[in-house]
Amino acid sequence: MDSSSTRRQVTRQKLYEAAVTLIAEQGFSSTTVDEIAERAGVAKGTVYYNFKSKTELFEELLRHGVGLLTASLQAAADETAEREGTKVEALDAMIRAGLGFIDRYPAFTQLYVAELWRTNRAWQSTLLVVRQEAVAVVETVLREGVENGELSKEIDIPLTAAALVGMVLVAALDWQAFQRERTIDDVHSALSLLLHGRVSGRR
Amino acid sequence: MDSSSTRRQVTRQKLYEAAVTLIAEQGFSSTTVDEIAERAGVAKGTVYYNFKSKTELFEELLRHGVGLLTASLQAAADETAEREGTKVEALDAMIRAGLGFIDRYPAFTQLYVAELWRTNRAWQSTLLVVRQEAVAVVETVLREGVENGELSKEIDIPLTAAALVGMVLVAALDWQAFQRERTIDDVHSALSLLLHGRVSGRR
DNA sequence: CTTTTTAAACTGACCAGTCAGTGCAAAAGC
DNA sequence: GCTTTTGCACTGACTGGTCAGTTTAAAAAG
Repeated sequence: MDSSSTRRQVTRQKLYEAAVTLIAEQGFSSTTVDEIAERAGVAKGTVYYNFKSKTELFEELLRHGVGLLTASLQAAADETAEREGTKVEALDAMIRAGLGFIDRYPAFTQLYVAELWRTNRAWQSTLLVVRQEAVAVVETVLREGVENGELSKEIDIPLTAAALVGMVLVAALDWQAFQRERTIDDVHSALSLLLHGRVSGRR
Repeated sequence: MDSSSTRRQVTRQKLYEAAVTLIAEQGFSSTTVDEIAERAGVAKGTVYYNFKSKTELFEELLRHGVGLLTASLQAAADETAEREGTKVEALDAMIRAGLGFIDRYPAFTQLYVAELWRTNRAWQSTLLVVRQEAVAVVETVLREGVENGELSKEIDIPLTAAALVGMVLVAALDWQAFQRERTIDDVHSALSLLLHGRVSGRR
């Protein structure tokens, strides 16, 4: 998901990649450190040389991944703004960016959704922070849209942002898990239709 | 979530209730059978007297819970049909029913979402079946809406159904986890607005 | 010569699943 | 009536395996 050049960075990256797929498939607790090390092709001791604990490895993985998502949403919003597109176009571009992210890192998304709403877990506070960063990008676009009159004043910004993010996340995971034959464009247009409110009747 | 009268039914019910909250908080693997037994107020042996294994207890819990959700969605659709409401009204009623369910059984919802998209897990096939039952209820309403011209022919029924279910699930979990101060009506109207396509401009 | 990685053995806590046995109510036997 | 038997529901100590994390001495890497 990234690359740097020191030896240590390379090892950490290999560990992230190994951990993300294993944990997405099996969950955190049933993934063993031995498995992660083996899949990454390093010795177990190396895991503990690079991370304080299994939990810390996982927390850094979360930060790393959500950072990438946030950056890609932000980039989509910025590009739209640059070429002076509307806010609805920006939302549309963000939906596409979100889908692209999930397509590239399905395992990470899976694991994120599985952990997000759990309470009482060691990494809850980490998650809360990174989630807010991602949702905030959407909230900002919604807010700007309401301000310039493009979006309805009726909308509840935090709730709508959460619903939109959720819609994309869930539709994409469903696509990956149960409807593999559809293309990313199928999914994008289904969601876009919902966003533009063209589900009911009018065409 | 249900009640019957034989001693055994009562015990199983207690085990379901204990398991659902513990697993929602901690995940399946890090919840121990000892914990479940203790919270239910029975001995560990009783768990194994009533269920073949920890996994089987969990699978029956999933079936049980999704059964309740499906029934409640179906009831909402039926009621709307009885008083000859539109399909959009039916979807609206189903959103409300879904929110009501999540409000009543937040732990179950949490656990369902966390497990749904994992692959390679023992209970995958069980989940696939119960998920399909729930989504099918929404698909039917969408299909009928398209047939009677009330909904756009453009919509992709399976994708839209999945997106709608996801939107409700995620918005509701977010509400429970991060925006407790909102009422169920706030959430309902935010989602309803999206459904009716009144997010962009026109009011 | 300092940092990072390796390989392998080890420890101790923890946990799923087992099993011999208990309590109890309703039938069977007398 | 009363006592013996049967079978269901439950109990909790115990076992065998698993796994996070440690330790160590030595080898790569830079």
